[in-house]
Order: sequence, then structure tokens, then C-alpha cells
Amino acid sequence: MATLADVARRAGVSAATVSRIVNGSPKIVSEELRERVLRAVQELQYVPNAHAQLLARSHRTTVGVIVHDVSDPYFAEITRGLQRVAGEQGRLVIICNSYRDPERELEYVELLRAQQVEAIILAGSGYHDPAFTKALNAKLSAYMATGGRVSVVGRHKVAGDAVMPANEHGAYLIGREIFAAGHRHVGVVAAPKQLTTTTDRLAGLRRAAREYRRTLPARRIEYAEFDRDGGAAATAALLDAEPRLTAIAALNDSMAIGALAVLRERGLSVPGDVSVVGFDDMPIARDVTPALTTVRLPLVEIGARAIALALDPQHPNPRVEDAEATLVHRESLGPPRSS
Amino acid sequence: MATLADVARRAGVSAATVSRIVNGSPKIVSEELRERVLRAVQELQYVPNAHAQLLARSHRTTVGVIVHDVSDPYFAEITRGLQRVAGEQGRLVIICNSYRDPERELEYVELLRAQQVEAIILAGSGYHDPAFTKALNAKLSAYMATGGRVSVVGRHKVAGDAVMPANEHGAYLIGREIFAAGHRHVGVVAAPKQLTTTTDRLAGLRRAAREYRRTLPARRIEYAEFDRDGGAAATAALLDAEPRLTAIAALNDSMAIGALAVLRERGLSVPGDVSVVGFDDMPIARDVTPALTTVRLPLVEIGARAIALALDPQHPNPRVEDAEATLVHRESLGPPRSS
DNA sequence: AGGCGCGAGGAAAAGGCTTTCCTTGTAGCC
DNA sequence: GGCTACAAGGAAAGCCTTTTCCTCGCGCCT
Repeated sequence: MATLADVARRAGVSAATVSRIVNGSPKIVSEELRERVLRAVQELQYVPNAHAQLLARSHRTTVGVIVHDVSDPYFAEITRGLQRVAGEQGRLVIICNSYRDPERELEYVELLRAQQVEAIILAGSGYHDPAFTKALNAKLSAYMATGGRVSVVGRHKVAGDAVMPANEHGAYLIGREIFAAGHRHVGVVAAPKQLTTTTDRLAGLRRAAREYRRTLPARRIEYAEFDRDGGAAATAALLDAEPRLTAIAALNDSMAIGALAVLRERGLSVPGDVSVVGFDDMPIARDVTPALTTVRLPLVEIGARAIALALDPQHPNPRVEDAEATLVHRESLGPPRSS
Repeated sequence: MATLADVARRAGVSAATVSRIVNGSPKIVSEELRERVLRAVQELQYVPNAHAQLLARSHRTTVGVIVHDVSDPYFAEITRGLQRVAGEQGRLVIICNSYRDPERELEYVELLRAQQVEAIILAGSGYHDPAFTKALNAKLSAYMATGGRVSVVGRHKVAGDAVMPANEHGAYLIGREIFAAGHRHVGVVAAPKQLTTTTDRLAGLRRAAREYRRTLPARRIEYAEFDRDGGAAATAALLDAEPRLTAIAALNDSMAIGALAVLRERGLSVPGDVSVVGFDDMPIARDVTPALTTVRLPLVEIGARAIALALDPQHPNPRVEDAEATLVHRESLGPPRSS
């Protein structure tokens, strides 16, 4: 690869001059030299070595984000918002998929630190795991102690700024909707127990239940992987255990889609026989049949705010912002069948 | 941030020793020093500066991939395959979203070159744009000239190794299916004209049409954005212009889902009134109603092969591999309504 | 005892760039 | 003419690691 020095030699100038021209420094250089240098750059197809630049410059210009999986629509939206703001502020974004493996999450924090990122954004559910939380906080604190900025979305008890999606409240809204419609036998298709998102959303559902003098007995809560197939598996189990179920609350839309698939397979109509509700309002939610009644989280905005917090040098670190949830009425929720 | 020198000072050893211990070099160091150094590393929360390492080491260990958008299922799958192989071979992957903007694609090639990546993988449709193709090839050649490896998926006329999805053949398969079912008035919901993927898939459809002594007149081909909303718009236009349509071939599943939405809105049943077929077999294809008849491309494998080619140092660069397409029968294709 | 080899650790260069501080040359002034 | 002041370009010092090449000391052999 051609280096700065190669260009300088070819143009017959010093490395300093080339650097100034290539980076558009304010220092004035004569038209003639500029031209010679630019020509040499062209001829040698010179591209500055980003690592050397990073080493030589003092200011950082990359931020890292750790998500479960960017191709999951939930995180795709958050990332979109994040990228937009990053782009506006001239920052590059490094995306890391943790696949919900705490170990890997820890590794990625180190990796991002090694990459000298200006800020780390952690998105996605936390874990009920004190040892992990402690380890994570230790790593993040060390990073913050050296000027790194941290911002998390939807995590309790982690150092740094935070944007908190209204998981509890969103679930409460949708729970109210279900109970108000008259359902008494409600099953919950839940994500793994150790995710804080699960706990939060279940809490919202429970609050709604209490308000309607109903309960959500443990035997009607089935935990499974937080995706389409998990939703299908949990629904099948639920249906087998409780044939009288008239409504299923899935803890996200992917799981709801899995539920829909099982219901269809078993010849149960939705919402005629069984109602189904989701969570997150991912784009596909309106295109399945029946279209999903769900809760929308302003994901793009959440991502944008998370990075904005991290990049705002004014305020010292721990600030918490809330993100509202809104109900989206579609067709998958109706009154219970009158049996 | 703590540096190697800080650790060395604290442990009372030289920088060389610290480096050797931290990197597990084969050189032997006494237990005592090792312990002192490791303790200092802990205390200072030292993490090596990745950029300095890159500068100092000779071998590269990152690869870059340029896709339209990782959160698009098509590219998500390709990326998954790619990441798997990259992980196995100890490589890090930098993902760049071009959002189908040729300009941005060019910029990303430069950026990846600046990052000193070992290989660049370019995935996604090419463009019918000689100026762009020339510029891209110039950049890639410059990169390859300095030892960079390039591998593309689904691009004609680009330097480097290639994996070619069977776009033409897949479309041929599905076209045959449509015409064999007896459809005479077939509309095509197509992606933008300047994408080579569009041309290839249309060619396959046309070949099937010729075989059945049918034609695909231009007025029954509607071009739109390569996504759900584009599919909806094109379908609406097609239906307005040709109410007698009995089948719609969408050039990918997202567009097919948009078509399904419009059809449902207009009270047309699928496949009773109008049949719909997609392309790509993205995961959601089986969960919409009716489940999509489509063509499957082995996307994960395509990604894996693309990076495997790039990382294989044996062979010199231009090798071309083909990836087969297979038909997936589901419910969205039926015989034409007998009107 | 002298020489050799070897093992453990350190010194220093290299890697590519930015940026501060200098040098040099020229214009402008008295 | 001699001086200052300023503009343009260059020299060189970092930035942080890795790695090659040394050095030093010790044990062993003859």
C-alpha cells in the first residue's frame, strides 16, 4: 500500500505538506504544490491508513454499539436511529452482535475499548444475573474513568446514561385491553426468565390483571426463546395444558407470529377462537393475518436519543430518559368466544 | 487510558516483557514477572490499543463487507454465513450499509481500504451503470494490486472472486410454475430497472414465458422500490391498468408481501382471484397468509462461500461459483380464476 | 580457569500519520 | 541598507505496539 511518505517523495514535498493537503488543514499551501500532491495521490491511489491516523490524532470519532442481533427488526430500528445521529455528527459506528450471550457482551466491551471508541451504546434487555452485572459495570466504569461515554437502552442498574422503553407500561396497556375485552383465560408466551425485559413486561401485564381482579397464574406463563420458533413452542405447550385459553399475550411480535402459526395449524381462528397480541410493532406486524394488535415503541427515536446522550459532552453521565409506548389496535384481538 | 508503558512502569519491567506476556508470545518469562505484570494489567484495567497493534503487526485480521442493509433479511442471511466463517477463521467483520447508493459504495471501498482490511466482500445487486462499474473496478483493482482480496456475490463484471446466485434460473423455475398453472395475464412487480438483479430475474421469467408461448409485455411490468411499499405501489398500478390479471410475480418476497396487502385491501382473494409468487424465501414468507410460493436461494451458504473464496490464499483471484435456486411450493399460487 | 552456549530480559527501531515548532525567504518599513 | 514581520514549507517529536537484535549473567565443559 502506498504511504504518505510515498506520496511526498513522488510529489517532491515533505510528508507534512501532504498531510495538510489531504486533510484540508487550515494552513495555506500554494496552488502548485497542492496540485502536484493531489496528482501523486491519484497516481498512487493513496488512501490514508486509518489506524495510523487514529494513533496520531487525539480525538476519537467512532462509537460502538452492542445489540442482540442487528438483523432482528427491534434492533434494526434502534440501530437505524443511532446511525442517523452518528452520521450527522460525523461518527462511524461499529456494530457488535452479542446474540444475548453475556460472556460475549463482556468481550465486546473490551474490544470496543481496544478500538478506542468515543462511546459505547448497549441496547437490549439486561439479565437477572448479579455476577454478570457486576462484571459489566466494572468494565464500563473503567472505560468511563478514562473519558469513555456509555449509554444503555432498557437496562436497569448499569452505569452511564439510559433510555428506558416503557416495557412495564406498554404491557400494562395491552393487558388492560385484553381484560377489558372480557378474557378470563389468558396465556402468556414469555421470553426467557432471566431477561429483565421479560420481568418488566410481565409486571405490566400483572398490574393490568390486578386492576381487573384477574390473575396470571404461573401455569399460564410459558417461557421460551425470544423469537418466532420460541413463540410457536410456547403456544403449543400452553394450548396443550389449557385448552380453554381465549387469549394469548406474546412478549414480542416475533413470538406472536409463532403463536399465529400454531393456532392456524390447529385450525383455531384468530381472534374468533383465540385472540393474540404482540409487542414492539415491528414492520411485519401489519402484514400478517390477522394483523397484530400490539404496542409500539419509538425504536428509531430510542436509538437516536441513546447516542445523543452519549455524545453530549455537556452533562455528566447518569441521565435517564423515558420512551413512551402506545397501543396499536389491529385485528388480532377480539372478545372471547362465548363457550 | 492506560498504555503498555504504564503497565511496564508499574510492574517494573520493560515494555517488551509486558507485550510478550499480554500476547502470550512463545518467549519464556519467569513466573514472578508474569505475575507482577498480570497484576498491573488488572489494576490499571489495561486493554491494548487495537490501532497501535494493527500498525505494529504485519498481518491483517479484519474483513469488510458492503451490503445494501444488514437488517434486510436477504442480507442478514448472507451476513450470517459470512460471520460464521469469519469467526471460525479468527477474523473480525466490519459491516457497511450502502443503502443501494453507488456513491456510498465507492466511499465504503475506500473506507475499508483505509481500515487495512484483508478482504472486501461486496454483496447485492450490481447496477447497469458503466461509469460506476468502471470507477468501482478501478478502486477494487488498486486494492487488489496491493494484496487485498475481493469477493462479490451476484455481480457481473466486477473484479475478484464471485458467487453467483441463480437469479435467472430461479425466476425461470417460478415462471414455469405460473405458466404451467395456466395463467395468461401475468403482471410483474419489479425492482428498479438499473439493478442487474432485476434484469436477471426478468430474463428468467421471460425464458419461461417463451417456453409456454406467452409474452410478458412491458405494460404488465411495473418497476418500483425493492421493498414492501414498492411492491404495494407497483401492484396497485398494475391492478389499475389491467384488471384481468390473474397472477403477479414479485421480484422478491418483500414486494410480494406488499402485493398481498394491496390485494387484501381490494378484497381480492389469493390465490382464488389472483396468485402471487415471491423470490428469496425469506423467513417470514411461510408466516404470511397465504404462505408464499417462492424461490429459495441458499443465502447463508452464499455468504459463507463468498468469504471462503476471499480468504483462500491458494488460488489467484477470479473464480466464479454458482449457487442453486430451488422452488418452494406453498399456498399463494393456484390456477387462474375461470372467468 | 577460560571459553562457550544458553536463557531471560531490555533497548530500540519500525509502522504511518499528525502537529508543533523551526527555518528560510521575502516583503515592507524606517 | 538594515531591520522586523510574516508566510510557506520542512524537520522531528510524538501516538502505542511489536519484534528483532543485544546484553548480561550463569552454568557447564574441557
